[in-house]
Amino acid sequence: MGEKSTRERIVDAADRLFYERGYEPTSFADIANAVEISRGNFYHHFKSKDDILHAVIELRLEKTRGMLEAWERQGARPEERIRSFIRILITNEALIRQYGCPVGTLCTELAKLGHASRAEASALFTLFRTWLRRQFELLGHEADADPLALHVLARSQGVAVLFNAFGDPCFVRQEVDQICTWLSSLAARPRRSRKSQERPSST
Amino acid sequence: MGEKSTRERIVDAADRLFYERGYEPTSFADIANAVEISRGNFYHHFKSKDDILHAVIELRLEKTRGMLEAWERQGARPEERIRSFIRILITNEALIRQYGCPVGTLCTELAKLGHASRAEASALFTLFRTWLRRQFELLGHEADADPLALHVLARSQGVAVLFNAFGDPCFVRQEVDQICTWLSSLAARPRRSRKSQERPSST
DNA sequence: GTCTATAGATTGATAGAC
DNA sequence: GTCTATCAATCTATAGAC
Repeated sequence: MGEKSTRERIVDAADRLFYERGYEPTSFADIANAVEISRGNFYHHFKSKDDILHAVIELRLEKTRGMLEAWERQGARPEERIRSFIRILITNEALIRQYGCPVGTLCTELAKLGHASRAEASALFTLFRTWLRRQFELLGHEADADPLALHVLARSQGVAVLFNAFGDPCFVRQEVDQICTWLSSLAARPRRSRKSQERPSST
Repeated sequence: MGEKSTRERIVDAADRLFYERGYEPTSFADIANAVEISRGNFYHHFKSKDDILHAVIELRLEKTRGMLEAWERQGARPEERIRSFIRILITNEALIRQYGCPVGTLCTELAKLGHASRAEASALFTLFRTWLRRQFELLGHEADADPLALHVLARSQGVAVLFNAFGDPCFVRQEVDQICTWLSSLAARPRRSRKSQERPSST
C-alpha cells in the first residue's frame, strides 16, 4: 500500500530534479543516484529520457488537477479560491526563491530546447488558466474572464521570476497584497460587463 | 574598423546561442560552428566556458546601459521613458515569443544550475530596476519609487513568460495597454506620498 | 526486475605543430 | 592566432547475465 513501485520512485525523483536543476542538466546518473538503482535498470521502465519527462508532466498535471479541485471545495466564494492561487507564492516561498515556478521554468526551458513536450508543459498553464477563468465567470465577469485569468497568471509568474532573481520576501508580500486588493475591488463591482473594459483596468 | 576580432565574434555568437538555447545546452562545438573556428582555438581567447559566460554578461550589461541612456535622451518626460521600457515586449515580440526574456531566462537557468555568475546575471535586472526607480522619482513618487520599479519589472516578466508559453500576441497588447494606462494615471496624480499606498494600488 | 558491462557519441579542456 | 589530434569524463542508450 504505502509501497511505491520503482517506476513511481523514478518519476518522483525526476520530478524533483527537473525542477531543481532543470531537464537538460539532469542526467540519468543523477536520477539513478537519487533512487538508488543502476543506470541500466532505467530502460526497463522508460525507453528514453524524453519518456521520463512525459511521465513527469503527466504527474504534474494530475497533481495540479487535484490541487485545483481542493481549492474549489475549500473556498466557498470564487474570490477566496483565486486568493488560494495567488498565495502559492507565499506557501511555496522557499522553493520559488531557489528554483522559480515549476511550471514557468519548465515551459521556458523546453521552449529554448525546441522540445517536443513543450506543448504538454504549456498544458499545465492552461489548467490554471481554465480554472481561473471559471472563477472569474462565477464572479460575474463573464465577458473578460479569460483576460483576467491570464492577467493573474502573468502577475504571479512575474513575481516568481523576480523573487528568484532578487530573493526579497518583502517584495513578494507587497505584490501579493496588491493583487489581493485588486481582486477584492473586482469582486465588489461585478457583472457590469458592457462590451469591453471590465479588465484589470489598472490604476 | 568594421572588422570584429575573433574574441568579439565568439562573444556575439555565444550571446545569441545562450539566449536561444540556454547556457548549459550550448556546447563549444555549437559556438565554434557559428563562428567558424576550431574548438581548440577557443582556449586561446577564453580559459573556460564559464569565462565566456562572464564575457557575455559583461556585453549585455554594456548594451543595456546604452539602451537605457538612449531612452533617457529620447524620452522628454519620465512617463515616456518608462513606456519605452514596457514597449520592448512589442518591439522584441518575435524573439520573446520564441525564447522568452533574455534577462529573466538567464537568471532562471543560472539559479537552477547554482552557477557562480548568477549574481552577475541578476545585476542586469538591477540595471533596469535602478533606472526605473529614478524615472518614478522624477515622476514625483519618491516614497514608493523602488516598489513601483519592481512592479513594472515583474509585470513585464510575467507577460514574457506567458507569451513564450502561449504565443498569443493579443495577450501582450492587452497587458501592455493596461500597464500604460496604469502608468498614465500614476503620472497624472503624483507627489501625494503620505506614508504608504502610493503604490500600484491596483483596481 | 535488477544488475554489470559496454557501446558510441559528445562534453569541456589540453598539447603541440604551423 | 589558428589549426589538428587527443585526453578523460560524461552522456544516452543497449546487450545480456542473473
